[in-house]
Amino acid sequence: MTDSAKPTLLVVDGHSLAYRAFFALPVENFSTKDGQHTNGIYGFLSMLINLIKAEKPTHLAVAFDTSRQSFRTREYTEYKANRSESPSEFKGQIPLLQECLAAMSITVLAKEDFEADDILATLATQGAEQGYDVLVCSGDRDTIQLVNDDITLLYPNVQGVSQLKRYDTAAVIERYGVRPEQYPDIAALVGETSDNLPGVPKVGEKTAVKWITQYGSLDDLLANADKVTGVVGNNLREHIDAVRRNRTLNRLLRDVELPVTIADLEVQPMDAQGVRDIFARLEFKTLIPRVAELAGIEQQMASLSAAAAVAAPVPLEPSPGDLATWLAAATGEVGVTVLVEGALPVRVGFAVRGGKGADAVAEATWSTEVAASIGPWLASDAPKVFSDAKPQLKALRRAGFALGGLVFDTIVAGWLLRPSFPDKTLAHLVDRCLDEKLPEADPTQLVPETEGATPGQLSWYTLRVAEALRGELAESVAAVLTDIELPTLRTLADMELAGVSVSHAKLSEFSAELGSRADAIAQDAYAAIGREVNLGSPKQLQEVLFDQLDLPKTRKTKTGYSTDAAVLADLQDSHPHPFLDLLLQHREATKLRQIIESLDTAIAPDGRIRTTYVQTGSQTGRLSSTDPNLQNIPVRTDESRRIRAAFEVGEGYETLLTADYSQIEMRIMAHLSEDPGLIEAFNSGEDLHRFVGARVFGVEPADVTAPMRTKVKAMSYGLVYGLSAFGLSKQLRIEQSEAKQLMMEYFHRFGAVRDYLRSSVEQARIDGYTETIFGRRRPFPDLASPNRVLRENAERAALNAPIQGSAADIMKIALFHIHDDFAAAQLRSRVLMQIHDELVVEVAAGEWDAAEQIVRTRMGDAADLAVPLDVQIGRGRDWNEAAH
DNA sequence: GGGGGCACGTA
DNA sequence: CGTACGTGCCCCCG
Repeated sequence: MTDSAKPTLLVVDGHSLAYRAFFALPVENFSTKDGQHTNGIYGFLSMLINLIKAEKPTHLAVAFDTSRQSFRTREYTEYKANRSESPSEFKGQIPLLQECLAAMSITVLAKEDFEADDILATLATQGAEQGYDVLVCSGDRDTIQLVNDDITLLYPNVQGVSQLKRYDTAAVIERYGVRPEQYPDIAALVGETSDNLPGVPKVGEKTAVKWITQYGSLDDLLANADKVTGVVGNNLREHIDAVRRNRTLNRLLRDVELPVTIADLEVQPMDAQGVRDIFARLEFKTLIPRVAELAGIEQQMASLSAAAAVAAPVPLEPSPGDLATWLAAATGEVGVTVLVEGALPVRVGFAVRGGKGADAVAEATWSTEVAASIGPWLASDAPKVFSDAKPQLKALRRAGFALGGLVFDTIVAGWLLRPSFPDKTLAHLVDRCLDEKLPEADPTQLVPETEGATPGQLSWYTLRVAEALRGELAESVAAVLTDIELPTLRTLADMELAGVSVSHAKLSEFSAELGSRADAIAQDAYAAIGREVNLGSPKQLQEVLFDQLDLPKTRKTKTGYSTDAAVLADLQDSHPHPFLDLLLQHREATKLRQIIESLDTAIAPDGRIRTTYVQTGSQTGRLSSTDPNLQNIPVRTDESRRIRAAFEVGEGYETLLTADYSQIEMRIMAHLSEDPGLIEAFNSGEDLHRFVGARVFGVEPADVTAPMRTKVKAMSYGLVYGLSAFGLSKQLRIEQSEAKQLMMEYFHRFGAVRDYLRSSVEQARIDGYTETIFGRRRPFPDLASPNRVLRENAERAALNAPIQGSAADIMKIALFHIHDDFAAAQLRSRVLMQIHDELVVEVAAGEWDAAEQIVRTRMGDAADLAVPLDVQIGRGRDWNEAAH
């Protein structure tokens, strides 16, 4: 901005423009995955970005109405009374829009008892007085009155908000035939239907303009009302009070008291991370680059430069011996970063905090000498802080070094605080916690212009982020980190390193079998419909099923009609056709083959598959497994169990041990709800579903039939997921009324379960989060959403989170205890896999009894619940055999 | 090549 | 219109 140019103030009516966008943009194209509508937000922001780009305002504010009530409705109760309630789908978008604006550092103004346009009028007036070029952007015609030499109105076209028409004084005169300050006179005479303000009958714009031009002003016209001839003259005289009232109400206030001055509205640099966060949440992909471009412009305009980057200390490069001395001298926590390349350490960096300016950073290239020198310190209990320790820990292990004293991991802590947030990097945490930029080499540049942070500097950021995160962690969550997650992390590193032995021979044999079978089935399927189609293409299948075979349309999906297994089974019932069954068989064979192929290619030269457990991959506290996923290996059919049979005990070991918790989620439900019936069920030793069935159907346990057991079993499991009568009826293929009856009976017998489920969701609504037995939290902002779909989805997830999460906590506690006990007992046996409620252990010769004892005890004692934790142990040469 | 949509495997 | 995940394929986009 040069001194000679006038500053530009842009003030925008957020409500009216977002409302127009809401109706202009189809909601189908603007909703997030979980159902949050975003069309109003998107349309508004898109317009605003264009506007800022085109007008380059130096000062900016967006005003909102607070409610439908204002001083105008108090003066005239009919004011805007004809307006239907704005849809809840729209209202729910306003707080999110305001979050976006906050992240963009745009001032949002709203004031109880006033409308947004009054705020605009006040700001515009002040701006003009203070020498600004003022732009008012509003969808309300009343703002025409604000236009003068300094104030220009930007008014949306009928089509929507993408096109704004520019009204300066000349344009107003051209369009309405009067000067801007006279426009409210016209509006008062004509009336404003949208505000429920009737005007003078038979008087339209033309007559009103003629009168005002003739008499000069509304006051003069009304003073001379008796001189106006004709029917309209009579009408004017009869409606003179209405006209006066209209004129009072359509006058915008220019002296609303506001908490800001115009100078405060100066455009500020955006909170880039905040913008990315909220835009990612709203799934705005194309808007991000547009805003980024804008942010560049903004920075040029903003007089305030961005906060000066805090320079990381210059790393020392001590000799191996000096480095060990340097580390030994550290009194507090040390930030540690192991740079890993090719799965091995290549460089290490350390940081310590020493108060003002006394922070220090040291690093070294990994070598035998360096390793030998610092190895004892790494293995010691000296407290160490990492960012994403697991891969670094694994690299150290591969190099033959142990790591002790892991007291904090910023990535894990960040996830515990915000489990839903997908971006889990140190750079993100530096931005969010420290409001600084982590120096990053530009990956698109062959020779990077900007230097990335060195390992020592990364450690320094890590240490500072850890300090900030500690301040945010609730006590219970900090305990989850220290007492559950970090020990689990150490255990997972060993499990990943160990891998699991898988027989290539068994897999490839099975794969070949399935391949030829799939081909044969495909040929039969083509014969059944008289042509070849791609059986893997839902699109082509739809043509076959609904056009060629003319079968009834099924459940709708986004892109057409579903062809999933449940739908095909239904179709086969109602309209049998050989193609349907062949398709299902083909799916089954190809699916199994895919799984086998991906496992086979994952087998390392030593015959083992090594997955990666993602510790921060779920919202509930569970682990996930990836590359390959070993937590979804088929088990349900006899055939699929052949895949599990390929998971074998490895060389040098004797047998596999499987251990699983039976009905752990229902046990947690019994514990949390304190339901006496359910607790008795688990203490009785009776089969759970038989016991529950006996209660629900009022029979002896021995008389519970198979269908009865199936029903209560589905009901029990469904409870944990927030099942509805609709869902239950669909799953059991029974009438909804019967499902309802079943639920009523169930809750009648197990009332505390219902009470618990209800109260836990209500508590979560109050707290804003759920908590597991061990204090792990999961935030649920959507429990307060006005969007019903969103809210109800959140309710079901909130109902499930403490149960699934507590089960995850319990398994993690058991897991690391088993791991540590094995080590303490100097067993070679080791845990290989965790599948949520099951562990697979590789047992060395002669260690079965000791290993089984440890597993049984640690799993059984992992939590002290109102019911026992039942553990089933299996033994075999392969995973399938061990499951029996 | 990336990403959405579908389908489907597990707990 | 039950929770929590990851993966492979098709298909459309650029």
